Amino acid sequence: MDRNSDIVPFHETASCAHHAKGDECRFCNVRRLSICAAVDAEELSFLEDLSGDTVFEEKSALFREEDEAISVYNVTSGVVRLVRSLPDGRRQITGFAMAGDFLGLSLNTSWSFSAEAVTDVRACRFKRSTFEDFSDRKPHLMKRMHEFATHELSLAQDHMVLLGRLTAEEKLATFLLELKRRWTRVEGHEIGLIKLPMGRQDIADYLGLTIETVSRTINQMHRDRRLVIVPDGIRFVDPAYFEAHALR
Amino acid sequence: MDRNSDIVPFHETASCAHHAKGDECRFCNVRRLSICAAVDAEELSFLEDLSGDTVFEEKSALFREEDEAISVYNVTSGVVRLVRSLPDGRRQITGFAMAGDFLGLSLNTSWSFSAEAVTDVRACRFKRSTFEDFSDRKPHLMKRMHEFATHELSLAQDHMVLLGRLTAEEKLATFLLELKRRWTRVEGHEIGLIKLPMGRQDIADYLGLTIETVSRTINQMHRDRRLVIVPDGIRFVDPAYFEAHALR
DNA sequence: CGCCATGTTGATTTCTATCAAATTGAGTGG
DNA sequence: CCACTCAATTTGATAGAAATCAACATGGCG
Repeated sequence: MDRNSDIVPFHETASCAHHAKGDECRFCNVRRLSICAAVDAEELSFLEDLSGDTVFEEKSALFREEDEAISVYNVTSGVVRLVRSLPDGRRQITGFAMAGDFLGLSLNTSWSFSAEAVTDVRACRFKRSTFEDFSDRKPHLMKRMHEFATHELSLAQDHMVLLGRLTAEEKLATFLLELKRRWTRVEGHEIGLIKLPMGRQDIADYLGLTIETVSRTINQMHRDRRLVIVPDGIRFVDPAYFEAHALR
Repeated sequence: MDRNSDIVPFHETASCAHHAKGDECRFCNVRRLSICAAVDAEELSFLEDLSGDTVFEEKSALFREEDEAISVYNVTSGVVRLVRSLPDGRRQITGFAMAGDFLGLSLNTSWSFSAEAVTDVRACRFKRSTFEDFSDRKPHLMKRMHEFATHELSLAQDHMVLLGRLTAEEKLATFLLELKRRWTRVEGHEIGLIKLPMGRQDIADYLGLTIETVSRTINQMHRDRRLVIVPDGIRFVDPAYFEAHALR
């Protein structure tokens, strides 16, 4: 499978290593979660030829706001933060992309946000224009993308409620519960440990808070015996508390 | 055109009067702005048969969060607020729909927000399931809907930045400038008066503020000679101020 | 072992929310 | 036409949640 992985254009080596072309789709661990679930066996082999597995190391950027969108990506492992920045340095993280999430749904030639690897990330890459041509010829794939887009839109609306109307405590409760649900979905079964690969600053920028408020609120929850803090994450002690304080 | 407008099922008379079926699309004043711009002449006559013009009076609901989505709508005039509510009464307005905007992009059978007429509203109504069948058979219409959805998504991300990271002053400056742009688009030419059909409470719920803060901030801008307050709206006195303080 | 990034904790400030009255103004009926 | 009403808005005083400013602790890693 790695027959090409040692022949990589120089400019990609730093943060992004090219892996083997194709023949992976049929074994893809995130197909059930991703856009590709809409694609049948015959189309899949065609998609394989279009795709290339890529790796981004922690803290590297998949792309930046100002970049032209040459490629689109299907995340297969790891966590990516989606960031909008203001000229004075203020940041808003609009979401975290995980296994199964697609970056480039709009098929626009320009990104309107940056994507940065929170952990080491693997993603299936397609040339944007080629993928667009393919989806133009496959109405059910376009429909699946549209379903993904409108689902994202619904999540975005949830997040507007959170940002505009919830307290710091409610924001954290909602965030942790949502993260638990997403890990459960990715893992395919209930999980006990809620991994928190993103730092406090990322959580703050996602919730519209400061790092200090995030830290204080989580530690208050700990003192109140709502959760325990473990290496790399947290564990719910009082799940009902989170259900009661979270948005939906 | 109003051949049916006096024969209306009782339950619709209160807030929503049924108007004539079809034969309006070709003269539609918002076609250039709407989904329907993707539809050719032949398809248009078919769409006409599917559509019905509806009227909603000020303060009435087009639909509520908990309703099943029987219909989808293309707004042709007036302003609609899109609302998410929390059990305790807190509200977040996620957007305002105006001429050319489509409600029901997701084609889901359930709404995830309420739509309420801020002014008297006219909208072109389609049966959801019929519209879905139609769009399933018209890939370029589906693509247009997808473009609308991803554009909305981008606006939603803008709004997250506003809610999470802007000050009250910046929120208002952004809102007023954005409103100016939208009226300009709807009217088809530059406008001087920025109409504010929505009340202070709606503005507050859109910007994640209280009514008092909205009032104080606008009046401060007035005292600072940034704008003048006129009946039904405002007028910029210092446009550069708004450009400088608004998000993008 | 010590360095530096990351996270925690404490003191204080500030912005916006909240609470509480006025004021305005559109609509109504005498 | 004018007084009256009620909702919407403005204005003022105060409170409070989160931000800011400032150390200090932790812990992974060369």
